[in-house]
Amino acid sequence: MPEIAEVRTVKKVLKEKLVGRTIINISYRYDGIVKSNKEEFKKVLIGKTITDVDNFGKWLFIKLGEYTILSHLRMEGKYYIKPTCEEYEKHEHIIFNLDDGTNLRYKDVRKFGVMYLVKTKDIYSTAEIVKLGLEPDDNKLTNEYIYNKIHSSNKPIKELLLDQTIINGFGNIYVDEVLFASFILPTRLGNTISLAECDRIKKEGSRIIKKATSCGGTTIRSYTSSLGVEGTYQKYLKVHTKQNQKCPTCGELIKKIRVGGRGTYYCPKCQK
DNA sequence: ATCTATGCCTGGTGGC
DNA sequence: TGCCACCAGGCATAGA
Repeated sequence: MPEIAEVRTVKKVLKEKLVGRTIINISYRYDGIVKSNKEEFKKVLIGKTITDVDNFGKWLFIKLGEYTILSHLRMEGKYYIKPTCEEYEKHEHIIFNLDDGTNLRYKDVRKFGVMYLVKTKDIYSTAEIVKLGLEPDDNKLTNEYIYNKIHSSNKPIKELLLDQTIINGFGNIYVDEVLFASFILPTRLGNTISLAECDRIKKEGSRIIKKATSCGGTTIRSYTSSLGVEGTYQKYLKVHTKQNQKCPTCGELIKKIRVGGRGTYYCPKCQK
């Protein structure tokens, strides 16, 4: 499941490989991913040259001058660059033919991902983007910012950190890791979290996302390789996917519970 | 306003 | 081996 560290890795590789390439054709093998008008999406983008690739949280921006593709990978979305002649794999839904004889292919086994066509100048005012909070390692993210967003909530802190309108970019893996590093139980309600604890969330969140990004993200379960990039942060995971294994700090067995409908891993001794 | 349930999806897994 | 119910979960939306 791509979170901000994985999306940044995808952005970096796409930017290196795609800037300067012109789209000469687009074909749909399954078109449900494109949520804007599907014919307009093709008509506008064919003939355009990719000028930049960026991201904000988990959203990718593939910029083509005046227009931008907003792309969210959700659970299993991946991009591949392959020669045009290579046979299609199952679940490769959208094929962008490029002017150098390659394809940009969007693959998504579960079809949860979405793409929108927007004007580049409107990116940050679109409904999907305008509501998002600060990224975990944004310099403007302070303990007061987090505290103000959560101190009157009676939702578990795990759910609050997954809320992209509060902090933009955490997913299930990194929230478990941040809460472990911050010594906070995932079930604690927002209104019980102190300003000092918000400071730990901010510092550990920033540290973990920076480290994970530098590792190219985490490769577990469905989030495997994309664009030939294998993330290596999984070797630094302390609790996520570690149920019944010893806590690396105290030796207690890691527990798995469900919080807000999501599999949640924590150390019952280290986290209070 | 706020909470809960459901839908979107397919592949992997465990039980029989 | 096959069949099947169930689970994985980011996010939007409908309903309570």
